[in-house]
Amino acid sequence: MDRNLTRGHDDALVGQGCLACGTRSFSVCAALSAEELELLHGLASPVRFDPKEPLLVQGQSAPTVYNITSGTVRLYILLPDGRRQIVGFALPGDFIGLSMRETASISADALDSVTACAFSRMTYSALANSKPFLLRRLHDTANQELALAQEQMMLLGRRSAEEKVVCFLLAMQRRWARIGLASVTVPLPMGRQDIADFLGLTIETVSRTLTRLARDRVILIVPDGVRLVKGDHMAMIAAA
Amino acid sequence: MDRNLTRGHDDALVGQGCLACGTRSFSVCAALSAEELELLHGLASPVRFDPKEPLLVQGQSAPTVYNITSGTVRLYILLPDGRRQIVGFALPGDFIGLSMRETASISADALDSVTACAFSRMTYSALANSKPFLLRRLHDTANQELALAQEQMMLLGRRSAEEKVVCFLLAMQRRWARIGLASVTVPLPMGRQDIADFLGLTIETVSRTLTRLARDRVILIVPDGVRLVKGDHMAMIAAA
DNA sequence: CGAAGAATTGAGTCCTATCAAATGCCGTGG
DNA sequence: CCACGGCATTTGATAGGACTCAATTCTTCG
Repeated sequence: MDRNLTRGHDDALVGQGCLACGTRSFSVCAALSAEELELLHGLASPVRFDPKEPLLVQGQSAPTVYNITSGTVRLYILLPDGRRQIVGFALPGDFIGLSMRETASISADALDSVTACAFSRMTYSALANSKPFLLRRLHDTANQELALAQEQMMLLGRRSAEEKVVCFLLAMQRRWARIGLASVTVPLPMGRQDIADFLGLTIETVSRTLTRLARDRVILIVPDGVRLVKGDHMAMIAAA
Repeated sequence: MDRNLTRGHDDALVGQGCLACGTRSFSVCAALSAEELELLHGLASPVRFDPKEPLLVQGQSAPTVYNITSGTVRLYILLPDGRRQIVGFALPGDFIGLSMRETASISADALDSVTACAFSRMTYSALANSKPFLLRRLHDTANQELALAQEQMMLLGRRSAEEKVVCFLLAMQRRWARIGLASVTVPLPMGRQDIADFLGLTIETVSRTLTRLARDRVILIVPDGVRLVKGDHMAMIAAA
């Protein structure tokens, strides 16, 4: 039942100090000094989620904030009739639940085996209040996410299926690169249906588009990912 | 050239103190005390924009932050080939440019005659740093906007044309209500093309959908707005 | 009153969704 | 080791909703 230990973050890190955390360099925690990290470590509890296990449930209270240390999480909104829109994927270094108030506005669950640092929201916001520059950094992160969401709105509202898929693959490549996994081979821990629900398409259209790109030698489909063969050509399509 | 003084915010307020500002009660400024408002007033310059005049240009530096006091602003992203996605409309009380860093990630221009309070970003962020609870409130606002953006992603990716239009009308009603204009008659200061670019539709589809709703006596189309005749029926469609 | 822009309406097409079936992929158990 | 079952993905055929192109009507304003 542990087949999902896919990519290269060492689970053994969980439980060790924040200082040793592999995601520190690119997470919010990068803003903290060594002694502050010690303090933070005292507030954090390492947790683990199995595939499909929920971290957040839309409409329910969200007293905990998570900093993902390994694995991938999908964030989504559900409509009463079952339609789903994935609003983002959280990778190692990303925070989850920061933007929630009384109740969560979105749901989140683990795509594969996920490890994270859990903070009680109360202690966390107390920390933020006592360290203005941390709040500042949190605010900047939120604004960055907002810009990202707006870019996604453009993608959802105005781009064709092929553009959507190409943009998605390039964006995933960039994100993996940011956390030290730069490569033409892009891991895709999520299933086709997840990609479809993220891009506002059906699973069939995603599948067809990917196979067409593969047939045209733009990408190469590999187990749990794709290889970007003509990255520059894809960039052309994305820029369009 | 001043035909666009549409709705009821008194332009004479511009230039008076922040204390007298009609938007104070529902804007970020509500977090400030009387003396802090005095301080704020010293930093603010009243400005006015004519229809189509830009407040922000995607890719250019954005050294100024605006707090809209009257009128409506559209926020949008442009693709090189001309496709446009409107990511939001700013109403009185809303801030613009807060989330920008070195260069603006979106463009913004006035839909009608717009008045606003302008702050230099530098002095504004200095103020925010010295008043943690203001930064806090700014952060909360940003998170609220993020939740709104995610809701919009659901709308763009997973809803039908009719649902999009109905949701849009209900959302506009709510927003006008929040700033003291509660009514079944919803003002629509933006054109059909703007609505289309906001909902990820074409102008023809928006027009057809509106006329169909009007034919079915769900709404009544009036100059510069619509009257929501069957609000509860619309709520059903939106909830779905 | 007439021109220009905005909005509506109409006809036809295309892209993507839908429905349905086949194929591939693993993990299980014989 | 291989057959089996369940699930994810791919592939095919068809339909439909929204788009495109084009023309008309409605507004607004000089």
